Amino acid sequence: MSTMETRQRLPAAERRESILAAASVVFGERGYAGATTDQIATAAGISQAYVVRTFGSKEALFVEVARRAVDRIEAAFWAAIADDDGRPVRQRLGQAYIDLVADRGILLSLLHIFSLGSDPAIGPAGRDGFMAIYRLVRDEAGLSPEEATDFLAHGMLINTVLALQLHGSDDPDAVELVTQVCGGDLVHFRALAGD
Amino acid sequence: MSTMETRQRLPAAERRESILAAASVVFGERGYAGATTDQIATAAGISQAYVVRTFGSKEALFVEVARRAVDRIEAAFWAAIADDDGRPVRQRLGQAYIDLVADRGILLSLLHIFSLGSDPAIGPAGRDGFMAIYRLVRDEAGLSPEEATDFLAHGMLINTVLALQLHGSDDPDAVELVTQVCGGDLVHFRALAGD
DNA sequence: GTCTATAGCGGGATAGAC
DNA sequence: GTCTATCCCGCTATAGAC
Repeated sequence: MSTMETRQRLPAAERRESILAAASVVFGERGYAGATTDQIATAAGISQAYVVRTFGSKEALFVEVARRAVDRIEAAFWAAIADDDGRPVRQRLGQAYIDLVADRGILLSLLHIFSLGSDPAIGPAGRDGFMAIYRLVRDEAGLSPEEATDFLAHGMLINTVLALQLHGSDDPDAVELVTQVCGGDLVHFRALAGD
Repeated sequence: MSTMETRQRLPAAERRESILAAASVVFGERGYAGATTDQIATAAGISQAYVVRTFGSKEALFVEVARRAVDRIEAAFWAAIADDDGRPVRQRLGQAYIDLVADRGILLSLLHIFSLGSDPAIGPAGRDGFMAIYRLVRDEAGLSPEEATDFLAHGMLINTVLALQLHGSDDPDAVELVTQVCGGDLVHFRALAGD
């Protein structure tokens, strides 16, 4: 008997997507350097060589994962701006952000991009993405520079709290902090974060 | 002629310190997985084998570096609270934080700790350290829960901006953002960050 | 489109001399 | 206390079959 079950033959575009989804999770869990193309391949259910062949290199794959994470933030913010349900823009943006980074793959991809600011390939991409989002909330959502900065700051605290998994702590101070961070909607927050 | 100059023979304690200092920089730049013991050795001016021998393993060395980074924040905040120079506590704390994370090793050690929140060994340590700092600024510095949260949020944005090296960008929007983040004292900020 | 096999390099850790 | 040499593993990337 063959050691490998029969694999599904997929169109290139779909295969790319499935690899990107797996890579987002694995890069999120282990970081860029810590992740291996073999782990990503296993998560995607294909061979290691095929992962590399599809994207050319591990670095190119990471850059693509990072680019998509930023794209999803931009798209979510555009939607939040357009979808005026009566709440202030800032609240809509905050909600959209929390919904997005509740996906641990996206959340941790972002943190790894930040920490790779010195990398010649990844650094510039990270800076461009971050500034694009700053401009988005300032110019398109119409926040003042001060408000935009404040909004980003709270977003970065959300990242930290979620990454540290403080939302799963029973420490009363942690509960207080998490409640502050997510604007009181703790139940919603915990549900999204997968507890 | 020998290819290696004569090395200084140091007491074990001093050598440990010099390795820890070098490791903080290198782990900061490349992350835990991305850093090599050889890079750390070169930065410390000793051989790769000696780095490993001194700490037993690369992982043990990283844990020690991370532990020290958290300790330094707590110490700096205690000092900022005690040293009342007339400015509001929050401003003293903010200044102390910027001074500290201008050291890229400390800054990135923190980011790596955050992103390792799921790690069974490092996760709990990270949560404890973060909550200890929340309590410190709330109970000892006397900030309200809201103020404390806001303070931490801006700290996390400082982390991000510094990690991404936005303070080195000529993009006018980046300059605007950095100026917001560091309260207008751009020159000081750039100097600290090593530009 | 997808695999197996393997080349080739780089890294952590160990042994042992000085 | 510190080095050199080296083992051995794991990883990325390539070659080539199906």
